[in-house]
Amino acid sequence: MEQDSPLNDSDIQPSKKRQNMIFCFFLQGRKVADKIVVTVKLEGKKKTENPSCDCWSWRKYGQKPIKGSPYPRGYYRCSTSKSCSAKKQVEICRTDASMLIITYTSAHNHPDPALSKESKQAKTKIPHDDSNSTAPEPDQKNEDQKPIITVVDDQDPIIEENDNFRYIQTPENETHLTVDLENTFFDEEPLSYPNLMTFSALKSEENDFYDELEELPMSSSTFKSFMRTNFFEERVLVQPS
DNA sequence: CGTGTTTGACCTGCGC
DNA sequence: GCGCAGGTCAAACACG
Repeated sequence: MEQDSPLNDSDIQPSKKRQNMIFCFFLQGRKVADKIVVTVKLEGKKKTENPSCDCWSWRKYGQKPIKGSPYPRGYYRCSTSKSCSAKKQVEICRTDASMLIITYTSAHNHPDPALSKESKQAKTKIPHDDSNSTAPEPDQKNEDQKPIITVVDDQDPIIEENDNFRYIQTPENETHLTVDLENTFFDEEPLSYPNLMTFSALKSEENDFYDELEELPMSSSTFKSFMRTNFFEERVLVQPS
């Protein structure tokens, strides 16, 4: 059956770097939610890239047409490890074909294969728990693109961000992330979202967040600063209307 | 041959 | 209980 699936990996693939950075941004910073919904805005040529391409390998195990949507939903599970329960669902937004909705459920229960590979190659580059570790240089070119994040109180429907981000966590412990891949300000070698997802799932402690952040090969001091000062204040995240 | 995709069948939860 | 919709299984197939 030739279903005109819009979900071919070869058809849609925005910046992998940005994607990973975005993912790690949320997953590292917040206690991993039961379910993480990432809404990716795809425009123009970006549709030729794959938004779901991360360091993990995913195996498609099903596809179903969704009622009310002209697009089918693809079901993927992690194929890196047989015992890994990580899954994701990928679908095109029914109201806006330029929006891709990726829903992650369950965390990986094994190390990120790409990261472990990298760690072998650059073992000395990422010293662990070393206060003297040479911090990667700030990305000056992004300095003026520092995001403005405003976390509103729980009376308002959403969390404000900048033009390219929206982050919402629902009382049902779902995390919603909207990303405009045309304009995201990240443009550096990413941390690995998958690795962080695994890591976060294991630790699951927000208190450890900043400590871990220091250990990571973050290449943007701006980014770190921003996260410390703006994003993770002790406020209640709110549900969208 | 190993890995990933396709796709019809099957299972499950939920509303009526 | 029944029907529907969403989620998963697994055999067949494609590909490198």
